[in-house]
Amino acid sequence: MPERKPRKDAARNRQALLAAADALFARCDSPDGVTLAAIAAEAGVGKGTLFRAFGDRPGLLRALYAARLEPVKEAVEAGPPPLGPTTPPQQRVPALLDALLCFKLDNRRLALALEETGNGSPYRAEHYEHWHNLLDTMLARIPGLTDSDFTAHALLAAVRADLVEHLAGNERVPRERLRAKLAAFTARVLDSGPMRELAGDD
Amino acid sequence: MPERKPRKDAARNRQALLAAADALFARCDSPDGVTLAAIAAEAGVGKGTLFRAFGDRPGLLRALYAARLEPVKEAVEAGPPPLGPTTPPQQRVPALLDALLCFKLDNRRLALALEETGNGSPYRAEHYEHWHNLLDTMLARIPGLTDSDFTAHALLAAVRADLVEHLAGNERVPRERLRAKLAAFTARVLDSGPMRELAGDD
DNA sequence: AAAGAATGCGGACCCTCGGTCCGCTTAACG
DNA sequence: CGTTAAGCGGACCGAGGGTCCGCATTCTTT
Repeated sequence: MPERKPRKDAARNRQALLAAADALFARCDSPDGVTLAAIAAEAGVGKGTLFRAFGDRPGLLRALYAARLEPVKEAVEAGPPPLGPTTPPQQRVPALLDALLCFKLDNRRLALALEETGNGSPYRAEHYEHWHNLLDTMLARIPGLTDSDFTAHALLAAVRADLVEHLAGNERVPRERLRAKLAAFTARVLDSGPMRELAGDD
Repeated sequence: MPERKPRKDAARNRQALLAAADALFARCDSPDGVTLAAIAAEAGVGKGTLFRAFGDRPGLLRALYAARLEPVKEAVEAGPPPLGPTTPPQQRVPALLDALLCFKLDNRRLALALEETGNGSPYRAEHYEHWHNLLDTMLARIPGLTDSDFTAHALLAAVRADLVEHLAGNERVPRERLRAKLAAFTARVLDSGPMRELAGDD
């Protein structure tokens, strides 16, 4: 097995770098303003260390993003309703989108940085595929809903980092208002269909 | 009036640069692969000329994009139905989105390049605001549709260049199929609402 | 515990690319 | 045809991502 455990200082530096990057992204306005040299400096290590630990810029970003996203993933995969897997699609889809929106609101800069430095499109990022698959599967279970594939893309597009940033940051739409609008939109997409007139219960 | 007419060679070079950029974007896969030096070389002029003509990279991109988009804008503002202003929102909204989708399909690389080099978010680009305003206004006229503002953003997000590129380019979804999916999604968004059961005519 | 091996560190270095500058060219106009 | 200034080109600059390699630190072995 080629797996050797990493040295202690390496692990520590890795953490320091993640923390430094996080801090800098939170502090700076534009993600491009955060240089790798600056991150290394903030962490108190050399550039070489950074590259050894993460390979390149996207690598670092992905690592940070993955770390931050972990709790959400957890909550979706094994958490309690309405996010958890036991919830029926009709409620779980809106819950998921809301969770994603909240996540991006809480990690605005970081999400922005990843989606725009992600080397081209965010659609190649593994986590995108993850959410898309999940959403797609859930949507496919909703009766009367066709094209779950495209619909999943479209719904995810509604919570893209730069749109969220634009609305929350530039236009100062308050958090709860944004969530409400997204919820309304999601409901509109899910509740449509040919036989809407008889579904008034619950 | 401070407006002096430009010299003949200047105008010619400007055109040559636009054409060169167009060609290179069409040829190259990644928009980042197209450097300004390459564009200048392709056009047979020096870099200085390029910068004199367009100021900077985004400037060139915007100019190119605007030129390409002009016909669409024209068709929307003064063309025949279903794109023109005489069409009622219910039909005009899908028509507009379809036109936008087709445009991005026909100008994939270019649209990609603009949206990702547009210095941060595409949401600051004037043309985005243009389409958003128009869509917003149209949506507001549709009875039973709330949050026209957010809905407009969400619908536009469904035809973003990188998503289109992902679907048409990476996943090889054929043009007509994509258009159909978008149309279905749009219809779903528009046709929803509380009093769906009585609208069978047209 | 000491010594050898291997892993990791740091920052000088390189390269590419957007953008600037300035002396020369050339269109425009009288 | 001469004057003028708009325009041209490409050498040059600075910034930032990524590489490299001699030195330091940690792990392993006896």
